[in-house]
Amino acid sequence: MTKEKLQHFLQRTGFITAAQAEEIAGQFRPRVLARHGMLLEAGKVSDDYFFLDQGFMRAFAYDPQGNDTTTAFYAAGQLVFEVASFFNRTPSREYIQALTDCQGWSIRYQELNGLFHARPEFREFGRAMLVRGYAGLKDRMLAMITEQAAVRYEALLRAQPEILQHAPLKNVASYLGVTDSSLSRIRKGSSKK
Amino acid sequence: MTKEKLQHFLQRTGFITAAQAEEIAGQFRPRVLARHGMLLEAGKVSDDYFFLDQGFMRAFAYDPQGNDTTTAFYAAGQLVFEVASFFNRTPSREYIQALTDCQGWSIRYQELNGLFHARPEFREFGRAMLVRGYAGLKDRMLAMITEQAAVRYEALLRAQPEILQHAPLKNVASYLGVTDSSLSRIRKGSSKK
DNA sequence: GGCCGTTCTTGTCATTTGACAAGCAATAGC
DNA sequence: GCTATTGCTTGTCAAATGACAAGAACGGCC
Repeated sequence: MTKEKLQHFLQRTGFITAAQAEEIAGQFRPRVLARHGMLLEAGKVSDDYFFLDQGFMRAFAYDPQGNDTTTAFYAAGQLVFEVASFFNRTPSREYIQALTDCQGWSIRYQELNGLFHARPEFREFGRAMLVRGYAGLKDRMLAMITEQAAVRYEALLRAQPEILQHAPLKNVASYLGVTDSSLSRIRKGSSKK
Repeated sequence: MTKEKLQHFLQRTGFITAAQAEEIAGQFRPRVLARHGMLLEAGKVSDDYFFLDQGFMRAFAYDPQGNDTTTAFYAAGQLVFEVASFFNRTPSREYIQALTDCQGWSIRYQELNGLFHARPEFREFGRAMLVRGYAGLKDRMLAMITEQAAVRYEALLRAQPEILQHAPLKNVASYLGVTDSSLSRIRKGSSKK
């Protein structure tokens, strides 16, 4: 695994040049996760700012009734971390799990902060990542409030079909905010078209 | 209106001393909004990083069906801004509206960036605000997926009863992700207890 | 090959919620 | 003071979704 994808990802936001990207990427260390392995577990403080190079992951939490609820999916080429635990140094309430064998590049909180301090351009990148995640979540929230489950499913199918290829449907169901039975019926209805 | 609340707010995160808070607060300008006035309108680029000193506000968006959907409420003592539009300098999809007469302190994007650049402690504050908003939204999303509307309503009643005193119920309803009729029924059921 | 656990689908029934319309109360504007 | 608007509640009916259980499909493992 080379750092090519990571460097490319750093540059793509526009704040970071190729030379800078190479230096910044130099601070990241490889990290491998077997299928079903955990990048983060509830109760622990997240210490990985993780760029997923290959594989597929999800984040989930247990609600008060003990249901496993998927909160996010991550495809290769995305940043994976739990905002609140990582930046506030507080115990996580979420798990982050490899759905397939995964490899990527990781940096610790201390090191990330050092980079933020030393490199204004990387700081801008960091803020852009926060904003991107925040804005994406707002979109999802709005859809959750205003769209029916069937519409949300079809939007997901269009926007991120790879999720359906890697994640079990019950995880997709909790991500969409419905039961696995309902999702099954939604799929049945939508395949008729 | 004095800058006392603003200074106190800046300090409360722990990154900023009293002396620094006074200097930073010096960069903010007063801003007044009459009831129903707009701090931000869809289509415009947000240029207010706004601390609400007195009053009550809400953010909302129109969904594809044209429904007015409340995405957030803001009580006095909170920061009010639309993340994506403000930081990405892109047109907003949301409106931010005064529900009562409001006053507060505002700073523009350029000035904020200048402060971030000049003051590492304020930068930390800024990141903490982003993380707080992001994490809060995640909690809300999880509740939206896993809790019934009646439970969400009662949680809101416990955590932010002031919302019910200032916002019309139809706004609360769309915030909770239900119709105004449903909320009315939920309230009826919940008052029986 | 055969067993077992997991995933997915399907059926049945109850509950929640939405859509729509009507009615009443409060409020603002004339 | 009167009217128009808005906000809130309620009734009725239909649609969406959940809860629960059973069974089919599939893969891993001995």
